[in-house]
Amino acid sequence: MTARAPRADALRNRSRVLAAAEQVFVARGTSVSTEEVARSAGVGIGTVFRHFPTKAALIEAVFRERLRRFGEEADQLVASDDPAAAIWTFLSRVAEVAAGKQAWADAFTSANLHDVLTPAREQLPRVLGALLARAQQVGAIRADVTVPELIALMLAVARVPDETPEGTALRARVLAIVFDGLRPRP
Amino acid sequence: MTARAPRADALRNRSRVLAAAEQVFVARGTSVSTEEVARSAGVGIGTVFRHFPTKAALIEAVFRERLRRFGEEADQLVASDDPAAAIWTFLSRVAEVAAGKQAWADAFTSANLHDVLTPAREQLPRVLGALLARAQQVGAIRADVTVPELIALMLAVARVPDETPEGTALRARVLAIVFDGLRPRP
Amino acid sequence: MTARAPRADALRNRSRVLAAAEQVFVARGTSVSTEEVARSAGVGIGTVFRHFPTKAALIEAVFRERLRRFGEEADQLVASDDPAAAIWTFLSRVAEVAAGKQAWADAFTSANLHDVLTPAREQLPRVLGALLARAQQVGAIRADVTVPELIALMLAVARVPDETPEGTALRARVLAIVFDGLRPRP
Amino acid sequence: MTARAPRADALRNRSRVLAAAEQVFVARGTSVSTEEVARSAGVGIGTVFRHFPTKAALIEAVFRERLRRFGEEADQLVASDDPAAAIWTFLSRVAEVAAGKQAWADAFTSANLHDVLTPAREQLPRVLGALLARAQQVGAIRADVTVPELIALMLAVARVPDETPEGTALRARVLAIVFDGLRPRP
DNA sequence: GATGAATGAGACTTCATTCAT
DNA sequence: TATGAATGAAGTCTCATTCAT
Repeated sequence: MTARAPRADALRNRSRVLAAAEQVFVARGTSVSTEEVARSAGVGIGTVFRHFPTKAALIEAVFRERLRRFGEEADQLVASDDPAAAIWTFLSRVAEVAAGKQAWADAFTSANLHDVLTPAREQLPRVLGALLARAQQVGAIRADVTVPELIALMLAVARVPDETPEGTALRARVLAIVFDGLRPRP
Repeated sequence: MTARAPRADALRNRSRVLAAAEQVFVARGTSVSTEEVARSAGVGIGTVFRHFPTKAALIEAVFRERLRRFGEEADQLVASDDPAAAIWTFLSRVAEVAAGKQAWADAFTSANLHDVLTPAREQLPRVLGALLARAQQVGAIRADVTVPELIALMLAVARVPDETPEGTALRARVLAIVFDGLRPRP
Repeated sequence: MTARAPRADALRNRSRVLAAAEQVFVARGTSVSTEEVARSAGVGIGTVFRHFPTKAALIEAVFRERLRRFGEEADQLVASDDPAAAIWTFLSRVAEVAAGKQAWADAFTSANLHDVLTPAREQLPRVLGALLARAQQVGAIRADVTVPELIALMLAVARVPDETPEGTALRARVLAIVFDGLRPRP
Repeated sequence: MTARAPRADALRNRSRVLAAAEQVFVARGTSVSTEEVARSAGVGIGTVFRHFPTKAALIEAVFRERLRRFGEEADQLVASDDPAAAIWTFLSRVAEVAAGKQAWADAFTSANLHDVLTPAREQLPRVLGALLARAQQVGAIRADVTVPELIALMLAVARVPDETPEGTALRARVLAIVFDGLRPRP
């Protein structure tokens, strides 16, 4: 009567589903069936739909969660006393996490998912905005660059497939070009 | 000895289907049903499948055709006596055509479509290679840049949605950043 | 510790589908649509495909089930102390059940179904083999007859349509001829 | 004005289609597409439908033609002065031609084709009747056997697959059993 | 008369979602 | 609350048949 055991169970299941969904979506795209997500989470499909009323809601939750974690990383970096290093680190980090993952770029651009993800997508500008402002203050990035450009450019790097060694090297080169383009011309 | 009459009709229908498919795929993604492509082309669904035996074949044909047209544009630009302008023009042109079209970026990166489009995708490197080489000879682009980077960066710009005036402006700014990153540092 | 409730419903539906499919296939051939099988079973088409992932799997299940029941009958007859009567009874029984049912002969001979049914078809030789061996020991059937001949001959009899009284009589006469051919010549 | 050249062409095409259809149907069943029959005949699909207004009509024509040829063979055998040999020869001949050919047994028994082939099927009893009567007169076949039994038994033998050497041997054994069953008991 | 492109009904199969247990 | 069986709309593809050339 005191504690509420079932609530704990439910929360754990929700986390499991979210984790399984992220892994599966990222590896094979958001078109994998909900059934497969459930199987991979070790729960029944009914449980998935209990926690996320539609597949779209599940997809949104997955990416919102990922963005939340990016937000946490950004918050820590904002406190850094080297704003230039902070933004390069963050952009590299995003590129690294998203590298070669279809689902990430899909999430931001797929026509089908566009409306679904609009709310989740709005988080990224907030965290990036702070990092960008500080980097521009110290002259690490051109003054005329805005957050949307950063997002577009990160997605570019994220799309470079890096399953092979050449892929990893290519991603590094693309990142370098983008960073160079972002720096003020001397 | 002259020509066969019925062929004309078939060719016209094939073109219609291809045009309708490009429009529909580009506007709403390659996941729209073949039925809808047929309806939009004003033909029966059987006609679509007669010309393209599977949906994958239709998708490939759409993008192969687009790349063929890019190839033609590139061929004309290669003959230009201003290699720097030529490559900027080509990259801008690709960005402009593909801008905001989900299907374009999908076509190059979607996990599902990857195998389907491999043959079509191989055309782009060829035409870009020539433009890049000439641009590097005259020092318009860094010597260490290779074709894969160019493709990755073009896709970035292509993904910037530009249905609004702000979108168009954003795309221009992203393009400028990328071009700056590609130029040799002074 | 007891049993799971939902299983009961599923099992009942599986049986319903199987029964409906046997009836429909036997009456009108295995080319009737899965949709019709579902309708005749009183379930949705999705339910049919949940229990039998392909139409081929459904067909195989139908005939495997039938053969299983034949196997049970044969097992009881093998224990009989009159091996001659046992095999005549069994062959008559098979002829009777399969009589006039297109699906039965199709199942054993159709080119399309051949591979699908290979596993199910392997059951029949086993049960027939025992009956035949005992019948041969007591001299009821020629020593040189083997199981494949029996199967071929049963299919012949099975094909005699017997929806009319004349059909039933014809089947009896064909059966008599075959039995005579199987007996040792005096 | 005298001869009618186009008629000759048409007749030749009709024969081609018929021959191709027999080969294809017999080898792979009557479910092969009309398109494939046309391709195998070296004509357009329109030509097939000009000569045979429906697929069912084509199927019927194929089997009617085959039965006509059987009829010719039977007519020659009826004139033989050894009626016993005549009927064994004819039955063996039918078994040999039809052996292992799905289409043949299908043609006589498939639910779908039943109505279509009724007219063609009526030819066989006529030719068999004469052979049987003479064989019975000389005591080669039991007096109580009728044509329907013969047809049913021939179909049995026809179904024995004989693509392998064992198949051929099996067919011979089944034929021997049937012949024995047809002979008067001593 | 011959051709083969066009048509659309219909087949099989998948999957998001609902609901009885 | 969790489960997974049931559902049926929708998608891809086939094929008999029609008809313009």
